[in-house]
Amino acid sequence: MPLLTEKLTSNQQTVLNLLEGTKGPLKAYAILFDIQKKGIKSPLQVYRALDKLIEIGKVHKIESKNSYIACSNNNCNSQTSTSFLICEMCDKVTELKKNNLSVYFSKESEKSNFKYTKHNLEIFGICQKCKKKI
Amino acid sequence: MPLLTEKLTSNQQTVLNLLEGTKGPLKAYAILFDIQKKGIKSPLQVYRALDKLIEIGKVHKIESKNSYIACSNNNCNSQTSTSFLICEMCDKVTELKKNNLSVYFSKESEKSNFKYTKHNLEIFGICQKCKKKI
DNA sequence: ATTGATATGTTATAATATAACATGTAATAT
DNA sequence: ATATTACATGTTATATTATAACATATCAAT
Repeated sequence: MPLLTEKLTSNQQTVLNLLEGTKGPLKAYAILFDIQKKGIKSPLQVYRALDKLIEIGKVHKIESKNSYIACSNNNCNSQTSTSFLICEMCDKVTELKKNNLSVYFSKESEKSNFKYTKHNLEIFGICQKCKKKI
Repeated sequence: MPLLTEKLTSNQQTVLNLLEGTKGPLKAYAILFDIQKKGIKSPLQVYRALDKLIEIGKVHKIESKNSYIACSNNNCNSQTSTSFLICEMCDKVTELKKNNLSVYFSKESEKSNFKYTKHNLEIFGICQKCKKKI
């Protein structure tokens, strides 16, 4: 069964809908708060949905912010490497589109005799919009 | 006053000594446990010391593990970008030595009109030692 | 010596995440 | 069609990670 067609459960879909309808990253308890009207009552329900969504690549965790964001790479299913630009002024988060970073990191890793499997990259700086304000 | 000569306070030195004497990363409450004999009694004392040590570049946080590790780049003082190799089998963490990653990320960022200031990179895979076991 | 900045000690609490277990659901193998 | 299997759910409790608030102490620079 290809992951691409995997059907989401109700809780998973509810969490994904919220994240996809939100520009930036959300924290787990913010998600919980927002979907309580849909009958989700406990943190665990949120975390379990997030775990699954992350596993299939629909959602990514921003580690430095303990936050979760919908994948914006359309076909990033089941991919677990992530690369983000994070604005230090406005907190805007942009996912870098699939690029050659994995290849580059693979090569860098080999220099240390390390077999690359995946990565998390968080780049901090100033976004285009905020640059103009300075 | 150059950061290089900044003198650490007692708590800061105690935490740094422990981290420098430990191979891998430690969690905050593990640090607390290990230095209670030195008179440090509360999480906050640990977190405050860590904050300072991170600020001056002597310690880095491994975001994906909520853990802290002494900087192994001798002269990484006041540098806040970090790059790690993390073994998925044995949890060994290796800090990548100062290399050209910042330059590379700076260029990648510019493609999105984003002004790079620093980064966190965590590469997951299999270390040399563990590769042999497979 | 006084000031100002920073660090400390302490208690309490906030924020993030998982354990454990009973129950439910839906696909599939017999 | 039902027994089996795997996974998801609901729920309560609790573990883990981190910060707030505030009184006191230290120490360097004027």
